Amino acid sequence: MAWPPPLMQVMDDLIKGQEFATQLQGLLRDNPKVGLLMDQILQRFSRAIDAAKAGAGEWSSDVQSEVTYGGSGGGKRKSGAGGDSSRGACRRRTQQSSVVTKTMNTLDDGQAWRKYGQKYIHNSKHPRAYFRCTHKYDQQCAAQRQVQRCEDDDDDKDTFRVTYIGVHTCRDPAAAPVHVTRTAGCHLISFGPTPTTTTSTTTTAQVGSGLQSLKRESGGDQEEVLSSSTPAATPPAPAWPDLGDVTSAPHCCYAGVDFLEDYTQGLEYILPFDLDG
DNA sequence: GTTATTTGACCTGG
DNA sequence: CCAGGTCAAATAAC
Repeated sequence: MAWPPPLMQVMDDLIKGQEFATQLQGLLRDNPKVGLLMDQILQRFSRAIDAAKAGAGEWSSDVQSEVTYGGSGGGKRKSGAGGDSSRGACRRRTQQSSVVTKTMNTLDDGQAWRKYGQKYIHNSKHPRAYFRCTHKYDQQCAAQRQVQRCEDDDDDKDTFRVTYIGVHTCRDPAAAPVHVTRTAGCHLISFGPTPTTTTSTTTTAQVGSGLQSLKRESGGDQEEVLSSSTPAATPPAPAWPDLGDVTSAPHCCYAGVDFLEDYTQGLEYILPFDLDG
């Protein structure tokens, strides 16, 4: 895999951070609260590394060609109104964005998804549910995911094959306010609030009747550590912080900003390069 | 009233 | 033509 130099630095730091967090987890395992927090931190690192890897693949093949895909046209149409030329960009995914498949027993991945379709797939017992990022339109986030129950699971043990397509280029304003400050030669991006005060209110779309209730209890899946918080009333969405060129900066975009987002919950990360390019 | 989900139709690539 | 992916009207939930 061809790793762009900035990504090598990011990967190195991610892996180092994961190692340090693992060591810290060993030292603090007596405190269950801290243990839970460490689990979440480790899981975030794992996801960040996955996202960075996915971004690297995207980098080497087709950089950011997916971000502005779709958006208009298409859709349900009764006979007679068709034939517009704006349909030139096909709706079907063409495998140009990063695709990551995970097996999980929860669908709560901390991201805000909105279900837009469900389909029974040939030779599959269970339907496949299609989700897009809630911020697809307001923040042009191209992230999608597909969820399908594993063929061999039973009612007692829900496991799902989740395919993530593309990376999040959005920030959930309610979940992760972002502050960007400049230090000498680099930007300090901090995502807050801190885990001790935050109440994760990320709304995770639930798959409806077709997939039945998707369990959120009992962690232990391969990728997820569940948030212990229970979503209450939708929090007032604060004004979206002016991110400046952070989300559009090429250095951030090569892997989307999914791996940066995984530094939420109080983690801070100093980018070793200038976002202004 | 607003937002999210459901679901059948529509569309495209193979 | 078929299977998979997406849209958007209808409906449900809040």
